[in-house]
Amino acid sequence: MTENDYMIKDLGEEELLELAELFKMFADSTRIKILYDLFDGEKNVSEICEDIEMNQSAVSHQLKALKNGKLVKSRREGKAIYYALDDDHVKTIIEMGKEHIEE
Amino acid sequence: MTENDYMIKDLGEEELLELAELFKMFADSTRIKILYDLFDGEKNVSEICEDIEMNQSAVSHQLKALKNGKLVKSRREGKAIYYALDDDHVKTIIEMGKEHIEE
DNA sequence: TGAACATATGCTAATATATTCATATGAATG
DNA sequence: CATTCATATGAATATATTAGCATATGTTCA
Repeated sequence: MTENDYMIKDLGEEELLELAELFKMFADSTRIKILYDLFDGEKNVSEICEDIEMNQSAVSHQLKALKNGKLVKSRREGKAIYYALDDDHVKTIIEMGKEHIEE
Repeated sequence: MTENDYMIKDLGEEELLELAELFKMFADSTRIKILYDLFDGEKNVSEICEDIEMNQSAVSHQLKALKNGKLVKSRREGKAIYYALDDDHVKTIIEMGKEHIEE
């Protein structure tokens, strides 16, 4: 075996499906723009819409998906709802992806 | 800003789309099973089919996608074609995903 | 309480994706 | 060189996903 030989062979069928579900969250350009936008920190829905130039409904739908996937969390403040990344791994995963495409 | 405050704000629209494309590769259970199967090292198509219990055509189609995405490479040996991971990041990315779901 | 604002949600049409089947290609071997 | 084995591919179908519209919900404030 070579240099990079750590193994993760302890994954069962179920975990593999869960992994695929997780990566689906990053696999859509709207969602990845939202995640990327939230790298700056917490933002409300309107701000996100402006930043990524998508309409409110599409953004809300995708935020819901991201929340189900536990990648973002939200809190209400008056009329607005603020979203933020819910996991440090989000940044790490995107960073790894970025390294891959930059080669 | 908090502890984990590295930034990757140098991503343009095009790179974000590329990132989404990359993560799509991991976002399907057949493909992630194939990638995972290849953690052991090089395997031919028949072996992969047996391991993941999918028919040859489905596997070939997905191998093609993975090859387009530069995640696997292939070489012919007689009648068989052997596939292997083409990038160390593949393991790293899956490892990060695994850490996420294990919390 | 009702108007205005921010966000969420159900439904639908458009689009994308995965699987299967049938068949093609390409290599080995008698 | 005809057959068999391994893999790839095109087409059709089934399924999933997305965006947009219309509207619902929840909040503030006059």
